[in-house]
Amino acid sequence: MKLLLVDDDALVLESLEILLSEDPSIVIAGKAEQGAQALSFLQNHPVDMVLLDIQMPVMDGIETLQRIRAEFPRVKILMLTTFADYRTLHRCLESGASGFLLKSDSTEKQILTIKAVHQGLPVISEQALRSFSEDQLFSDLKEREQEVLMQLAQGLSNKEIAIRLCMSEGTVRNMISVMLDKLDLRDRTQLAIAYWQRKSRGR
Amino acid sequence: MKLLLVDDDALVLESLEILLSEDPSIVIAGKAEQGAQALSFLQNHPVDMVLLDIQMPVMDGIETLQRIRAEFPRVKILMLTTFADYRTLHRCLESGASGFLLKSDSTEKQILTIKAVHQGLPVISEQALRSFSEDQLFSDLKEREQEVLMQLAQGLSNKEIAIRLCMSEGTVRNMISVMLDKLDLRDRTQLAIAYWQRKSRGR
DNA sequence: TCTGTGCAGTGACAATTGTCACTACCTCAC
DNA sequence: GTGAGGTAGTGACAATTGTCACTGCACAGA
Repeated sequence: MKLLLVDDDALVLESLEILLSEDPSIVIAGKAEQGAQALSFLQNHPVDMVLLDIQMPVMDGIETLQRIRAEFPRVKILMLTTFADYRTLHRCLESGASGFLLKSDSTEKQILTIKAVHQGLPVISEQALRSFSEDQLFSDLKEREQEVLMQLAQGLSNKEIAIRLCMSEGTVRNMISVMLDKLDLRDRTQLAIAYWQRKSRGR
Repeated sequence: MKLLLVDDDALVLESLEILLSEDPSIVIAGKAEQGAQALSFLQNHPVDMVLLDIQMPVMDGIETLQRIRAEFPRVKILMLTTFADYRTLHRCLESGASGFLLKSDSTEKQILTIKAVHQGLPVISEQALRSFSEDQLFSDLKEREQEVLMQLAQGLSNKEIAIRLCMSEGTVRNMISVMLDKLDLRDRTQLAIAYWQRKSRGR
């Protein structure tokens, strides 16, 4: 099965190539750092599936997705992302994506997903599915929790947040714990990442 | 001293207002969530200084900065940011910003900065100054370190990173420690934030 | 060969973080 | 008034994280 990898980050491309080449049935036919590059590659090479990063400068993942779908309707497209939010997920499916690959999934899971999609199954990992409702959840956070989140996303420690918002450190910890639970994340770093990813798209 | 706060995040606006109103000499004359709003506010109200978030949708901080400078050259403008990178810093100074306020600075320091700028001193906090060279530093990271950074920025734990990159957990810890030192950050969360902020601008 | 330098690793440690059970207080509805 | 539900807090705990000193190894240059 021939794959084309598209991600603006060369390091991601490399590490994906290494990880995926563990499986003998997967062949990395090519790599591209931009949507335009991906399109021109497809014009000259046969490819079964494209792994397409959603967040790219110039032509973003969704636009690239639409163009590929228009020109090469046979090629299956797996969107590559870290945390998918509802809107993005929705737009990708609408535009004809065959599934989602989370960068934080294990290699085995990623390979499984690729194979399943190759066989025609549309695959959205549980995590991605869960994050379907993440958007509501983000706004589901209480106001006080959002304030904590904001400070956390500036890189402050629990103690610093507590001082800033005039509450005890224990409460800050509890609140973060609650948020992690609501958003199905594991630690403050993932929370900060989710916050900035959300912000960098727009809303 | 009359201030206008501009940030697309209403929560940031509120908390800034609360924190800054600690000081009796500071009066929050108004708040705006968009550059355009800020401009129209300035047309109708006298203001000494504008605190302007760099990252905003629609009209970004730098464009807003330029327009305000053009129309209201007397008004001092303090750019509001989390981590400034070299390019942004440079563009802001070039466009006539009077200084930088880091969201992660303590309230006392923020107030001090505001007062200093009001008195005509251009102020760039040490942290911002240090990050002047941060850009080179980011690329100064060894390749192996960048790989670790990438995984960290996906929200993986040390153990998971170790497994992915085939190295010991201790080494991952050491490498992160070295990166934190190089970039003058404190913990993995700040590192992840820096990564995504960099990414969300473009390069 | 010896030396120095850089990289990967180990083990110990202290601090921070995340979880959990349980308390105290407030307020709204009944 | 009483109880239910929400919010803030405490204390204990286990796990994770960050730091540091030190080892082992490879490799380049004198």
